[in-house]
Amino acid sequence: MSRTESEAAFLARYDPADYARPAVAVDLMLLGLPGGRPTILLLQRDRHPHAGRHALPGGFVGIDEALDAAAARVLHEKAGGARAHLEQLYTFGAVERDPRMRIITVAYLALLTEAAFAEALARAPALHPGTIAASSAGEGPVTVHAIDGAALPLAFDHAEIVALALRRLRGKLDTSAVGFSLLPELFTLRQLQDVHEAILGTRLNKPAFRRRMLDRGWLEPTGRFETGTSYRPAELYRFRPNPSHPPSPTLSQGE
Amino acid sequence: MSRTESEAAFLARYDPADYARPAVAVDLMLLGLPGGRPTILLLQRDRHPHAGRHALPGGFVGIDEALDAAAARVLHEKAGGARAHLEQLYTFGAVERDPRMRIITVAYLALLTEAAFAEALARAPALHPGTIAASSAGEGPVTVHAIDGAALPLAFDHAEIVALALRRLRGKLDTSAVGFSLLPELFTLRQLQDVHEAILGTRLNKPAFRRRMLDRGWLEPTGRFETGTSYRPAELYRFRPNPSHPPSPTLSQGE
DNA sequence: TCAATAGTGTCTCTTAGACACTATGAA
DNA sequence: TTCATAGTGTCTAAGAGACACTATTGA
Repeated sequence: MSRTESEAAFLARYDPADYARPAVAVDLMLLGLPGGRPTILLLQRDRHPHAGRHALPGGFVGIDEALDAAAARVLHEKAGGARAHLEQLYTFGAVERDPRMRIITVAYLALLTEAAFAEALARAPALHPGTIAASSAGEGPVTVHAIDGAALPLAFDHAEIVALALRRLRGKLDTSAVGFSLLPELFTLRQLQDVHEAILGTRLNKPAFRRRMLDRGWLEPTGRFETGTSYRPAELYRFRPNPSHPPSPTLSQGE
Repeated sequence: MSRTESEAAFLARYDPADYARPAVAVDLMLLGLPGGRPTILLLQRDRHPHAGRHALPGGFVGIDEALDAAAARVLHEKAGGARAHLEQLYTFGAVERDPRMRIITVAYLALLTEAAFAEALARAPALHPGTIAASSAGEGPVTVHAIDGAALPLAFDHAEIVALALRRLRGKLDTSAVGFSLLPELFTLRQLQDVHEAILGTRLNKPAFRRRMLDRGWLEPTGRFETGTSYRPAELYRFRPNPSHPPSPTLSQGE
């Protein structure tokens, strides 16, 4: 082909409508730790495929909308604009994953602080919280339960998405700064340890955890302390991104 | 909506053609270590967007084709059927990443043994090898060079894909079994260390590396030895997946 | 014998886990 | 004073890096 052909002529000949295209969606796993238990926010389906089952909130990607922007929009629409750390997880593209039509979905993990989690629940009453049974093994299928203990069967391949999200989060928890996305601006070292323990499903050694976190250089002591405790108040820290590690902004590349 | 409505009636009303859809493609980063240098296989574009630049081999995802199947097909079509370990990396969905039209691309990493790399080069003459300048820092933009040292500018956002792939590979090299995908069936511990050093861009401590690898329980000594060396021949090992860790099959979930 | 690399023994240093200890605020 | 938790000092165990040593092959 001649490289002198005009771009307009080229575009005219390049016909994107020649082939049927899959639909592209984003699905969000909205994760918080209310009461120290990993909990996700689900919508109960009232429509045909998997009616009655619970599904991750999602939506189709607009033709002029970036993937990350679609994830942010779905977060806004389905969770009442709650602030969250969004991070792309994995793209699920099995042919029959949705019986209606071919839908490729890009799964995102959205981490909510306790306040944001409560706010999302308040503003979007359709969202049902489901606690993740943290099988300590870390492998195998994940099961989700309602507050009353009833099992919440998930629609489509969403159990797979939840399992992958939890594995990924566990894997990068100690080497990245994602853990701070689940905490408020000011927090104590015990709260940080609680976050790690809730996600990993294990107990951690206190002195070792404190040493590791403080040696990372990510924690800025504020000189302020908890209030309202009936025991010795703990010092409040702030997360300060380290120049050597990425600052874990919203919409960072998932890795 | 009534849950007694028939599925056929539901599907008829659900019109997937209501909205314009992005095209979905897969792009493959074919990586090998010829001569101990991380090298990828690229196609030089002769067409309009970024003509003259080099691009990752890719192709559109068929309407009845799973994502992983599309990646395997592109591997077969563009690399002459070379065997490779395929692993999904990340999905790139910026709106203007391709000026022709909206294309969302799912990036895959394909790891080739030295033999598979040579075979791909032989069977697909259009593929140009490009060595990745392993900036020891690990961050920052990646540059790719031809064998003669000339810079190979990449098309689209492919430099971003290459950088992400290398970061991911480095991150999971020591905790997963991906490294074995770059080695033949039988290999020496030195060859395994060479793979790790090439990918990480650093030198590793020999006794510590041997201890770590042997303690993993992934290496099965064969009792056989190298031949043709002019020095003491090294023992040949075989990779044996550990039941506690996933066996790293082709098309495993990227994480 | 020498050259070159395989493979190992051992020392040190760093870091995690364990555990007990001191510190501090409220009832 | 007691209680509950914050925060620390120290011992031990495990693992990595450093370095030197022995082992084995071909020339």
